[in-house]
Amino acid sequence: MESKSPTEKKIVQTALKLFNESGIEYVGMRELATALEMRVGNLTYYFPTKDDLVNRLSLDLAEENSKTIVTLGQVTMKAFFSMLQQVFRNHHKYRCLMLSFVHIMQQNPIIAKRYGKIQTSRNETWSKNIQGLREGKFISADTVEVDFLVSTIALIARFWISEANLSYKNLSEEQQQQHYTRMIARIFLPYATAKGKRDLMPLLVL
Amino acid sequence: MESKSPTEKKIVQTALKLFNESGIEYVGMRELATALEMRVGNLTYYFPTKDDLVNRLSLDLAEENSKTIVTLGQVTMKAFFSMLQQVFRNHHKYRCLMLSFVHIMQQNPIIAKRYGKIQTSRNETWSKNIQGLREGKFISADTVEVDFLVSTIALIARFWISEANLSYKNLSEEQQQQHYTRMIARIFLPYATAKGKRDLMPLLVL
DNA sequence: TGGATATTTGGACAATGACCTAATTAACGA
DNA sequence: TCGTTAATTAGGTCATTGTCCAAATATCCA
Repeated sequence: MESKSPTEKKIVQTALKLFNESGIEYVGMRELATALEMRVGNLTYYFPTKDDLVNRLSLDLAEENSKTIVTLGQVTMKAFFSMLQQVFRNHHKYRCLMLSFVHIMQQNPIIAKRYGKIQTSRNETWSKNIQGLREGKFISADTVEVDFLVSTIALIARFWISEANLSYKNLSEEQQQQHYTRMIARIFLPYATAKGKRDLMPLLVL
Repeated sequence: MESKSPTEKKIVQTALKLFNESGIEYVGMRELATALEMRVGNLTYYFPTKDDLVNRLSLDLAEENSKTIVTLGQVTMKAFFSMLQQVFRNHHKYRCLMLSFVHIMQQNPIIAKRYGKIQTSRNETWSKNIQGLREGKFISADTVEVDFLVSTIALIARFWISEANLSYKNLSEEQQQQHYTRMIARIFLPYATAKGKRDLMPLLVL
């Protein structure tokens, strides 16, 4: 009974497409219904409110991120940045959410509550992995420095899409991701050992 | 004739207050009019559209930032960070704008156009000042590293209020600003000379 | 004072998200 | 195959939103 019906899937899929193209706030339920060739009332049959629809998208993103952001067994610089880049790709796939992040959090208490809970555990995972980098002699950093790295990464990861949307609209998606990957790599660089630097260098070339 | 009337000033002032409290999107023209003890139509006499009102606020912020972000004659670490902190205060004063940044840019072409123009010159000013820090032997950084510092500062400056609103809502305004000042100080730290480190240290203590 | 201009009023308008009911169609198990 | 449930349509109402406008009022200068 909890399996998602084809119609439901199609709604979510089309909503994500339109929301990504025009922004969540600028796509009305009527417009979405038209794109789906169905009546508005049918939309509300699956998703009583627009918030419920946004909530679903947010759940989907959270799920994909949960698969991505894991405590790595063998933390290497490469594995770490490959994880980071997958997060970037997830964010791009659900960019409508990232662009309306603050707005959504202010308005949608369900998402806000879930986000608050998840965020602490996410930061712990990042922290563990960065400590893994230290244990693997890729970086050398004390506790305070690890915390700094975590909170800086968190900030960039949350808002890179927003800034790219403001300042680097002309760049391709890949170039944007590269720019912010480089930014994070540069933040790591001063803490990197010789071994760590070797792995960071390829990320830094222009 | 271009001098702002008392009524106009009061509208701007009250709008900023309400927008900051509840968010631009959640304060209607009717609500604003009620708070001002006037009719909605009278609001539109001064500001035909809500966008025009937001645009005015945006102009005011831009003006205050223009006074703040200047090419320093004698760049010291202290002067640089004192400038940064004034920018933070400006952003906090107009935090409703910072929180709806992306939203506004997508919707308000007038603001978007102006912002695009201003941003390049702002980044140049930051760049010059950071180069000044280098010339004053506070830091040691090549061109690429200076560019990295500029773009990282730009990102943090744009979005610190948004992140604080998500993750550090329980902290006071001052504590929030301190957190992000520290973050930027830590980004500078690896490039700081002994002299530079001496000035950064006070910013880093918890 | 009289006439032009500036300001204020109150209501109308279209679009939006949400909600509702009745009727129709599709799907599926007994 | 019949009956029940799920899905969909069609139509409408409702409150709220930003916007717009014509008429009324206030202000000020010649």
